[in-house]
Amino acid sequence: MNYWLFKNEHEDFSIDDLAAARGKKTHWDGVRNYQARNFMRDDMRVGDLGFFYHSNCEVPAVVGIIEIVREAYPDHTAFDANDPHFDAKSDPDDPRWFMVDVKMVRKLDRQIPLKEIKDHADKLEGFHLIQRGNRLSVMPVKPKHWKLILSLE
DNA sequence: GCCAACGTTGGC
DNA sequence: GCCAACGTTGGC
Repeated sequence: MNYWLFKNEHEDFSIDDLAAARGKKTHWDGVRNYQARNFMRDDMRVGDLGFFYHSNCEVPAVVGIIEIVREAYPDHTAFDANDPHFDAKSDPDDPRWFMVDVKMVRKLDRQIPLKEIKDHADKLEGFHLIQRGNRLSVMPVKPKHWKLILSLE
C-alpha cells in the first residue's frame, strides 16, 4: 500500500467540505501538472491512504486522512469550457488529465502545521512538501514519513 | 531544441 | 500583498 499527500486550498475545498460531501467522498479533479497526474494515474491504488493538506492559507497544515476509493479515470472538467480547469488540448478520446475518487477516513484531532513538520526535516529527507520551491499538489509519502507526521498529531 | 517571457503556486 | 521558484509557452 502506498501513502500520498493531497494539497488543496482551504478556501477552495477544505477538509470540512469533504466531511459535508455526500458519502464523505469527492473526485480529485483539476490536477494540471504532469508529475502529479502520473502519480495519480500510474501509482494510486484503491485502499491507499493520503494526507489532506491545506495550502495557501493562514496555517498551512495536514488536517485529515483520506482513502483512495476509485483509481484514475479521465478528468471530465478538462472538457468543460465553463470549468476553470478547462483544457482545450485534452481530447475526450485521448484524455490528458486524470482524477481519482477519495473518501474521508478521519479528520485529525489536531491539525499538524507545516511549520511543525519542518522541525523534523532531518528525518524527512526526500519529502516533497518541505523541499524548496515545491509546487506539487499530489505527492507520494514514504511510510516512515507518514508515521512520523502522524506521531505529531 | 534553446531559452526568455509569462502565469501560477504557495509560504511568509 | 510580496516575491522566489517553478512549469509552460512560443519565437527563433
